Amino acid sequence: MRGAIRVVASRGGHNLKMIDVARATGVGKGTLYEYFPSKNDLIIGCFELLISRYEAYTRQAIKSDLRPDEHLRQFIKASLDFCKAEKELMEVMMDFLTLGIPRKEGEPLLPGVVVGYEQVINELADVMRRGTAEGLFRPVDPQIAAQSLFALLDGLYFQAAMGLINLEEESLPKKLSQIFLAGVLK
Amino acid sequence: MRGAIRVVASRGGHNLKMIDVARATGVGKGTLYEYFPSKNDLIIGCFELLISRYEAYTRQAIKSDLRPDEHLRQFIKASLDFCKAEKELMEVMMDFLTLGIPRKEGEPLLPGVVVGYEQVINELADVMRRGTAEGLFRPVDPQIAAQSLFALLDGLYFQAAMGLINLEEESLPKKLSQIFLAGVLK
Amino acid sequence: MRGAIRVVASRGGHNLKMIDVARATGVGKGTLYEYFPSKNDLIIGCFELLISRYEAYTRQAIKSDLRPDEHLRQFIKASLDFCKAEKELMEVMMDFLTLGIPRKEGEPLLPGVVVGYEQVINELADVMRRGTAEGLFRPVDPQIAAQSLFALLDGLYFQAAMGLINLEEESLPKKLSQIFLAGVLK
Amino acid sequence: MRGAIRVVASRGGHNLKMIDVARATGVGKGTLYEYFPSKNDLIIGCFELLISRYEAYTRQAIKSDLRPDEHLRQFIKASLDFCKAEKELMEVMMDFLTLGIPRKEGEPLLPGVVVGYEQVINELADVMRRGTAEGLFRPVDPQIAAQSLFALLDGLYFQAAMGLINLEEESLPKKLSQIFLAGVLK
DNA sequence: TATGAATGAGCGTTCATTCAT
DNA sequence: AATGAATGAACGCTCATTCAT
Repeated sequence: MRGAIRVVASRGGHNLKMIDVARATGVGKGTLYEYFPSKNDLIIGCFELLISRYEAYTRQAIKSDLRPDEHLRQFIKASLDFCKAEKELMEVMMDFLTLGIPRKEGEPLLPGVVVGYEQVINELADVMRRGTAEGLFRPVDPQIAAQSLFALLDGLYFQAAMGLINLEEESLPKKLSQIFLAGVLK
Repeated sequence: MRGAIRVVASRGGHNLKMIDVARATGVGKGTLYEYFPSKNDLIIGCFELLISRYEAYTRQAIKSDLRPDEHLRQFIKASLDFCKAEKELMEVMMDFLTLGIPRKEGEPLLPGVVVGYEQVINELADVMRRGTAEGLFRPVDPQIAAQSLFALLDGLYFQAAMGLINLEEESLPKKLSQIFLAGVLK
Repeated sequence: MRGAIRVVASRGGHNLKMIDVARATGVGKGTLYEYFPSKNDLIIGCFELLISRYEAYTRQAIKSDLRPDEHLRQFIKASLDFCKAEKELMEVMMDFLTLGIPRKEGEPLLPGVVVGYEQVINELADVMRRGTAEGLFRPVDPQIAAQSLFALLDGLYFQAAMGLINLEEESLPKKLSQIFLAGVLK
Repeated sequence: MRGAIRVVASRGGHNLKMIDVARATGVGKGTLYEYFPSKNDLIIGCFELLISRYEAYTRQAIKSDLRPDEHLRQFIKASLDFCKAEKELMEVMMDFLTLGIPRKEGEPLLPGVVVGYEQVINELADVMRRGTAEGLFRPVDPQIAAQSLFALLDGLYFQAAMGLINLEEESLPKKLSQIFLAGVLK
């Protein structure tokens, strides 16, 4: 899977050829099929690896029972840290996400994407709800706020993939937390 | 191109087949090649159509010389309105964006994506700078703030593509403006 | 299909490669797929060609309302004549027949084989019944007799495919008719 | 080889895969290659098993120095009995036979088929010759008669493979003997 | 100008065979 | 001796592209 991800990273998710994955992994083409019954399954495997690492990383990084605002700060920081820690994985995130979009015709290649998104967003929405309940947050729509935060990070991953921003910049977590928590207005 | 976009919308960017485009457009396969020398050129054409519409729409929708905060509000509203106006186009946005990611090997299929992003972000950064200069905004990093806003909208487009959010919801522009401008904290 | 049959004749039913068929037919590999959605369909098409020719030939060759014994003689003669007329087709008969055998697992590749056999045998059984009813034949089991006659011819086709007998020998129809009608005993 | 034959019986001669044979036999894939240098050799081995059993069975079942007509009756009976005794083997007979057909290009996979047929037919032809010499048989062509008898049985094996006839039916040997020896005509 | 039949390079996948254990 | 993970040649099939009409 590491080999596959390396290929996706260097050539893009379209253009993923089994022979390239085999070469990148240093095994024969047939050997891939010992571990993944098909190309789709390989892609799904890669994506699941990505997801599970992300979840493990953020779960471990965020202490439980934090004050909601601190939870959001740590979530932002953990997400950005994950990009540093798993740079190679993140480079291909966008490629996989596109494969998860449901289409009018045919099943999405990666149904797990939607499910994964829903989970993360739901957890964030709970934090938002706690924040407003505790009187700590303004009365924002918790669902929209949660989706906005995750969207913001997602959009930045994409900009990073395009080379428009450096997610490893030290000051970034703080700046983003400020913008999202306090807004830009005085 | 409308035909091509219809096909991408219904089957996904990978899976775009010339024969499907031809059928969706109601012309012969050979005829496509009269207008686009190759499949890549067709894709590029589609993307440029998307970009030019978006730019035309937002430019026309945002009055000039607005107060910075109002500019941001109108930008958010215009972007979301564009999704309503050109629903079909937006459904395929993510498919095209992924093709614009630069890779370690080979040119990106759609070099225009990066350029387009830079333009929009630069314009937003100018607005941010004006906002802070006028003492209207808190002293946020204007570049990061601009990128964040665009990232937020981008991420929401993606969530919309996955069916996780309805961009046509009436109250959405106002809620997003509030979150981005005033933050979630009290 | 003529090309496919030529290839089967020269290399055997196993060993049928699409590329060989394409070359034998003088067209490109892709062109075959314009006319047959898959290799299986090509094989089915060949077999149906074979069957329809055989049926057309024997039907046309056998006058209706013949005396049962004369009917059998003409059936034997027509079957053997068909081998002369469609030598190329007959060379591959056995290859196709094997594909029609039902297996414990999976559908037979050529379900039509069984159906075709049943039809021919049923018609012959009717002739046998008429023969015994008219007191012309000994009281043989009409079903078994019909199956025997067709089996005899089938077995000879196979021996011909192996080069053990020449089905074009002038005297063969008469000799076979004698053996089947009068037996070998005095 | 029993394992291989079981696989051929259940899936057909095409579709014979070494892995399936290994699993059916309960040994490893590599172990097969300890006993058969290649798949072809395995197939040849199976066929030779089939042939030797058949020869042993018929030879043992037919008493020597029988009257020619009685010899034929016993040959027919022995052949049909063999089908009962070695049902599994007979189910795959047709699959192997097809592999013995000589082709315009390349050697037949099972050259032994032709040789085996010639042997059996020659023995039967001798019987026929004796029958006519002794004035017991009508003056039939002994070669053709021998080939016809074996063809008849062969054709019936095939019909049995297709499920069109039950070779185990008690009365079958007698009915076939009658038809072949006395013909269908009164 | 418009077409779609024809093409063949290229890909995903299979499976006979090998060989280190 | 027995194994099965690894291999890659080879095949079925796809689809971007061409070109005669």
